[in-house]
Amino acid sequence: MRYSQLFGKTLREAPADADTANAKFLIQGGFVDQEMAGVYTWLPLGLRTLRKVEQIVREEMDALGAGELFMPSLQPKEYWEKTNRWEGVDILFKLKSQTGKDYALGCTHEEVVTPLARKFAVSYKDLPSAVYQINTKFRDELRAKSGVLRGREFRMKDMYSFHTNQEDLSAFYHRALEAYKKAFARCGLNVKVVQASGGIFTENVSHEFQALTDAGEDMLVACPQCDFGQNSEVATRKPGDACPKCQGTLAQMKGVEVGNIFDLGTKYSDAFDFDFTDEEGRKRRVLMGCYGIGTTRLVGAIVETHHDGKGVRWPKTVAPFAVHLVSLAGKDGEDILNVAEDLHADLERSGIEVLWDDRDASPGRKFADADLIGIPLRLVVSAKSLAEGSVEWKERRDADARLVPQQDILEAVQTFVHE
RNA sequence: CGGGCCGUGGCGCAGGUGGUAGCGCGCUUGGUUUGGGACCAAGAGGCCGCGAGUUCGAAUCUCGCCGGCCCGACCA
Repeated sequence: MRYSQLFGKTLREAPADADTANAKFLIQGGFVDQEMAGVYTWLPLGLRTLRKVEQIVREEMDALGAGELFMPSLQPKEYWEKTNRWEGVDILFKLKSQTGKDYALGCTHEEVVTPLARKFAVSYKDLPSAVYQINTKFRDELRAKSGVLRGREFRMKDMYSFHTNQEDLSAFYHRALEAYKKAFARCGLNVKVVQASGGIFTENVSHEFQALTDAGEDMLVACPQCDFGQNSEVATRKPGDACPKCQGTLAQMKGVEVGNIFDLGTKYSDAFDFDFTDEEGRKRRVLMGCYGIGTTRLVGAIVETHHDGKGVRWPKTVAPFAVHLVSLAGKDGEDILNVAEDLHADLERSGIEVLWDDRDASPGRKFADADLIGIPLRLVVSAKSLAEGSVEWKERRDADARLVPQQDILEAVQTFVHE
């Protein structure tokens, strides 16, 4: 795609009040635009990355055998009263129709999915089962903060599983935990899996997936040498204690919670009288688990952990484009433009996502924007490279560039993209 | 929600002892440029967050409200 056709643009200066890397670079780079506190528009560039992140999450959920569906955000008050969360949950947005009927804007979907599953999972033959969706959530946070890390409206993948017994639920819970680790790893994120409290969801223990970064708001007691960690809220160990799993010494760390999984037990199936008929024809209560990943927050966490002073450094798996093609055409640069146009067409024909900066702008500006946007591979076509019969190759993670012969460039890019 | 800082063209800012607006970036047009945010010239663009009040006169002073950011509390 040509940069000149991309809706949105980079800003010379970052917003003055952006104090986290994700707020600064996502806004400055033209990935998102802030509408109000905690509410953002995802511009075409940002949406491309968001979709890649969500596709990775989707693939991992599909691999678990969960079915994707799409539930409403507009939810009836009656469901929330059944779980005592209409009055009990402060972050729930409530609104009234013109006829005076009350609705909730979904901050989570147990209240919708439980009565839904009750209609279809009536027999032990229907269980276990799991469903998930990627949907917008609304939460009336007292304070939105840190760019897209804590919003009032945000995207989230939420999965719900239904089981006939605890062993089955626990087995699925641990499969989900592994799937989560895999999804985060594919997004280029190192996460620590820590024990946490159940919050408004459950009294049972739960696990959080924490991306370590100072922009995070969660305090952890964790081991720098192995995967042991606890959320400080429920920690039984202190910084300085010996790690129970290895020789390490526990330290205090900050993290962003990018995922959270809960063993819900019968909390919601009790509220909705969700029973199944077992092999002997008896009614028994269904056990549930729920599993969340904040996908917009996940994009923010990736920026927090993948940037330098100049901008973002997207992992290949989630970059909005694979290649940032820069043409430095100058005044008499017809031949340069032609080469760039051909290369652009060749790359697109090969299924490689390429952003071609075709603007009549100075080299410095194009390079600065390329660094800011953070696409993993930058290719430059210029008088200099053309004189060598080459294209300049520079990876965002590297300081130096090199030349690749023109006839080899397509294959080199394909190798780079798929490695 | 408590505390702090702040609202002036799209973005970043100055002006503040009252006399109804200015700079940089960006944008438009013309020309010169082209390897790390080029230069010259000419332009467009603002109910100075909103509302009351004081005053002959308010971006500027007073009060109220709204909005944004940060700390705290709260929170998946």
